[in-house]
Amino acid sequence: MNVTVIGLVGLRKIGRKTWVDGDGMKKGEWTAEEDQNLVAYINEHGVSDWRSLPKRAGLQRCGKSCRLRWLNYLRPGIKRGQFTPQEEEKIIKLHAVLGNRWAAIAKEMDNRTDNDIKNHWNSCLKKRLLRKGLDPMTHEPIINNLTVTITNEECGSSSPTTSSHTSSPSGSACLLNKLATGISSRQHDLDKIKSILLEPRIASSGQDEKEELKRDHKIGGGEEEQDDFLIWDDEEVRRFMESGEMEYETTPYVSLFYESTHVLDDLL
DNA sequence: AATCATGTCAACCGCAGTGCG
DNA sequence: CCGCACTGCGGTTGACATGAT
Repeated sequence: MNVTVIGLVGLRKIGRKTWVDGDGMKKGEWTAEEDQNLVAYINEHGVSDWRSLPKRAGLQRCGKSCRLRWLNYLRPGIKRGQFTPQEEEKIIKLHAVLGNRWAAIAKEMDNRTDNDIKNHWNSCLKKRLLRKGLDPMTHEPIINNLTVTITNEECGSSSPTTSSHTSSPSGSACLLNKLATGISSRQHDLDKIKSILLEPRIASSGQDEKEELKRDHKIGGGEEEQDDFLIWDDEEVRRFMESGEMEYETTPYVSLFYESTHVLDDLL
């Protein structure tokens, strides 16, 4: 917090949560009397020129503070208190389309302030989405295994292998195998993932959303089925890098990864 | 009963957009 | 075109409340 301390006066606490800054402006919690003054002034003169308003209204506050107090608290018709499930659902849907544009979301809601919606999102709805395995920003399922730190030790021992090769794969092979594992562990079809890669911020429809939630609940439940896929060793990776060709039918997930790299190349 | 963790809420700050001279 | 003032927005903070251990 930016508070200028001037001599002995400096940061003078008024009450528990109110203080005066270096410019002599009161900060922090508003008193009932201040609220009354502000409301009375605005009711009589309307809202104009927030900068000079505090002086005219007899308030020891900055214009910004008055504006915020009016818009978020004193303005008539503001709906306060608990959000209904319907409101929460609407916020989530609007957020999927608008992102963190709280003012825009607030305009679509029934007399809720942007601050109120933002607070509720950050304290409650965001965590709810995370618990469901959804990225709060994209509203898409989080594919955890795609965010991996590869080490050779990690690679050499942990992965169950269907390959007949005995040597440990290198980092490159490891990376491909990890990515393939990550993709295969989710039960998305190819088109779905392609659409995410191509249009990552497009909101899903209500029905899709429900399907996603159902599916994620199932996956999050621990009964995750692992599709079979081939573990690649260095030799296979080398052949792949040289040829640039895929055997699509036998390694669909790695093929998907391969296609994805082209999509990303295009995007970059 | 005490302590810690988490949630809620109001208010602040910094920055970007806009209008005007 | 530039600089300034003002407004609005989004991110963050911090006090308090509540629940869990």
